[in-house]
Amino acid sequence: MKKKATITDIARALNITPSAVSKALNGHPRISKKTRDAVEAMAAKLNYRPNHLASGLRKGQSGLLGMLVPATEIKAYAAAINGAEAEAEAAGYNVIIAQSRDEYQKELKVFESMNRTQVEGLIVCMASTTTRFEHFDKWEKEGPPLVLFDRIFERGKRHMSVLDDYLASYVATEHLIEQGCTRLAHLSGPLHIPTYENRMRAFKDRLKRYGFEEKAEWMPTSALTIEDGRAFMEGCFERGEIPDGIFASSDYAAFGAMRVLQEKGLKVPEEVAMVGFGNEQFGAFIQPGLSTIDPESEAMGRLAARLLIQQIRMKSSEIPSYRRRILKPKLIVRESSRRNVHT
Amino acid sequence: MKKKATITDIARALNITPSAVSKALNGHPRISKKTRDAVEAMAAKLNYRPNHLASGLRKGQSGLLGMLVPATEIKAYAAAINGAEAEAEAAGYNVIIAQSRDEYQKELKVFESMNRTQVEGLIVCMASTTTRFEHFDKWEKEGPPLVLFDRIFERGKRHMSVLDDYLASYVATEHLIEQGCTRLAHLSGPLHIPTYENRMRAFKDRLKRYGFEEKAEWMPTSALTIEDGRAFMEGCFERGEIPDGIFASSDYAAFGAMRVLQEKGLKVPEEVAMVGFGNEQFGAFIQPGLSTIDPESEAMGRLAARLLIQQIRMKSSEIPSYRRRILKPKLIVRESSRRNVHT
DNA sequence: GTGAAAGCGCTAACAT
DNA sequence: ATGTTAGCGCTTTCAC
Repeated sequence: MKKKATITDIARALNITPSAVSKALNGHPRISKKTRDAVEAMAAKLNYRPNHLASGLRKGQSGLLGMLVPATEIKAYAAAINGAEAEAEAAGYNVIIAQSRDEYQKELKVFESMNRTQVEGLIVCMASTTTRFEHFDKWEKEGPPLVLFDRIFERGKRHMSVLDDYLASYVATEHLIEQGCTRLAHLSGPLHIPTYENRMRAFKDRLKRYGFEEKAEWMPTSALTIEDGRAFMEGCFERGEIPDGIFASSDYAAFGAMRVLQEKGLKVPEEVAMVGFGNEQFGAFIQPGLSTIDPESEAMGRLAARLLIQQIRMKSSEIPSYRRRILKPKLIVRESSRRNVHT
Repeated sequence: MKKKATITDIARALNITPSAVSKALNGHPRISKKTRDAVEAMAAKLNYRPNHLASGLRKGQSGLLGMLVPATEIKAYAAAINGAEAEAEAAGYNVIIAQSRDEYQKELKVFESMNRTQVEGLIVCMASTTTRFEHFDKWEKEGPPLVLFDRIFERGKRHMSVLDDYLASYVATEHLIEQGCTRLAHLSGPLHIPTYENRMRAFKDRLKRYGFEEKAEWMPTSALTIEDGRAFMEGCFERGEIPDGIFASSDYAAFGAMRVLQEKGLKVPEEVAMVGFGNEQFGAFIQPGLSTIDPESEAMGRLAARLLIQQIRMKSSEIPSYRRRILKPKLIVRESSRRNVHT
C-alpha cells in the first residue's frame, strides 16, 4: 500500500503548477489541449485518483446522500434503495443507508449521524412510531435538502415522492367488491401517517358508496405484521364474525390472517378473498398466491433521489416551492382474490 | 440553512485558539476541565457539528467502509449488511453499499468507485461470474484493507469471513440420508468458487461413504435461481429419473424444483425430500415449509467488518498474517425434509 | 493559457 | 495547560 499520487505529484513531474493540473483534470476551458493530454497521461501513469475528501472540503460538498428507511429487508424499501442508488450514481453521488427499525429514537440518532457525516441531502421514510417532527423542522432550517418518501406527514409541506395511496386502496377495495365481497375488513397502519389514513379513507368511501357496513373491529390500525394479522383473524373467530374480503395494508398482515383462515379450514379466496400491499417476494410463492398492490417502489426511490439532487444543485438563494411526485399503484391479481365471478 | 459553526467560531467566542477547542472536543488529556466545559457549552450553543471531511482530510481517513454484495434483496446479503453496519457504527464508520448483480464488469466499476471515494476498507462478496482476480491483487497492492466474505477464491490468501461450507453440506446431506433418501441430487453454483466446491465435495464424500450412486445429471453447477431449479427438475422428468432427496445450494433453486414436483403430483417430502440453502424468508411461508441451511449471515457480516476494522487500525508497518473467521452453519428442519422415520 | 496565493475545517508537532 | 504554526489535497480568484 504505497502513498497515493496527488495533483502536486503530477505537477512536479510535468514542471507545471498544481492549479494547472486541477484545471486540466476538470475540463476547465482555458487550458491547452497539449497540457491537458500531458496531464492525463501522467495521471494514468501515476495511477492518480482524485481525493474526494480534499475537493469536497474545498467545495463544501461531500458527494454523499443519506437515506433512512424503516428496514432494508422490506421489499418495498430495498427496491426504493436500488432506485435511489441508481439515480445517485448517475449524478456522481454515493448513498449512505440507515435503518430506523420503525423506532423514533433510532430515527433521531440517524438524523444526528447524517448531519455529522455531512451528507448533502437526505431521503427519509419516517418510522411508524414517529409522532413528533421537530427533527424535521430543525433539519429543514439548518441542514441540506430533505425529501420524504412513502410515508409522509402533513405538518408543513415538504418535498416528497409517494404513492397515490387513496387510489391504491380504491383499486384494491373495488377489486374485492367486484369479486362479490360485501363484508369487508381493512388492516391498517397508524392513521396519523397520511399514507395509511388515505388508504383507510378510500376504503371507507368505497363501503359507503356501495352501502356496505363499516365495522370498527374490522378496521384495526396497528396491523402491519404477521402476528398482527394472525391476532386480528383470531379475534374475528372469537367474536364469530368473519369478513368475506380483506384488504391489508401489508402483505405480512395479509399472510398472517390467511394462515389462520386456512388453519380453521376456511377457503381462500372462495370464502374469504384477500389483497395485501407491498408486493413482497413471498406473496408469489405461497399458496394461494397473494394478490397485492405493487407500490412501484423502485420508481419512488428514483424520483425521491432525483428531487433531492435537483434541490442540491439549485442555487440555495431561490427556494423552490415544494414539489411532490405521486406514483400510480399497480394491482397484482393472484389466486387469493380471484373468484372467477364473471368469466 | 445558515452557515455552520466551526471550531474557529467556538474559539473566537471563547477567546482561545482553534487547537485548544479541537483538543477539548477530542478529550485530549492536557486540557483543563474548565475550558473543556466552556468549549462544550459553547459548542452546544452554536449547534456545532464536527466536519468529517476536514478532520478526515487532515487525518487521512474518510470514516467510510465499502461493502460489495451481489444483490441486496438476497436475505443472506441483507443480513450480512446489517451485521457489518452494526459493527461499523460502533466503531464510528459509515458503510457504503454497492451491488454487482453478479456481473464481473459491475464489480470492476465498483472497485474503481470505491477507490475514488476513499473508503478505508472494503468488504467483498465477489460476483459469481468473476473468474479473474487482478482487481483484487491490485487493490491489495495499492489500496486499503480488504476482507472477503461468503464467496472466496484461493488465489493468494486473504482475510475472510466465511461459512464452513463443507460442514453445511455435510450436515444437510446427512440429514437427507437419515430421512431415508438414497438417490440424491445436489444443485450447485459454479465450482470455481470454493464456496460451492466445498459443498459439492462434502456432498460427494457423503455419497461415497454410504455407497450411493453419483450421477452427473443430478449435480448441475449452474443451478441457483428458481428457473434453474425448475429446469433441473423438468430435465429429470424428461429423462424419467427422479431423485428421492435434493440438497440445493440456494433456496430459490429448491423452490423451483419443488414447484415442478408438486405440479407433477409428487409429494414433498414423502416422495422427494428437499433441503435448500440461505434461509430465505419465503422458505418459512411456502408449503411444505422449506428445510434449509442458515448461513449465519449477520454474524458473518459482523465478523467481516470487525476483521476489516482491525486491519485499518493496525499500524500498516506490521502486516498481519491473513486471518479467517469460519462460521458454523445451522440446519433448519421444516416439513420439506421431515419424514418422521424414527420416533 | 498558466502561475501565485489563499483557504476550506481540522489536527498535530512543537513551543511556551 | 494553552498557543503557534504548518499543512492534509484540492479549487479558485486574480494576476500576468
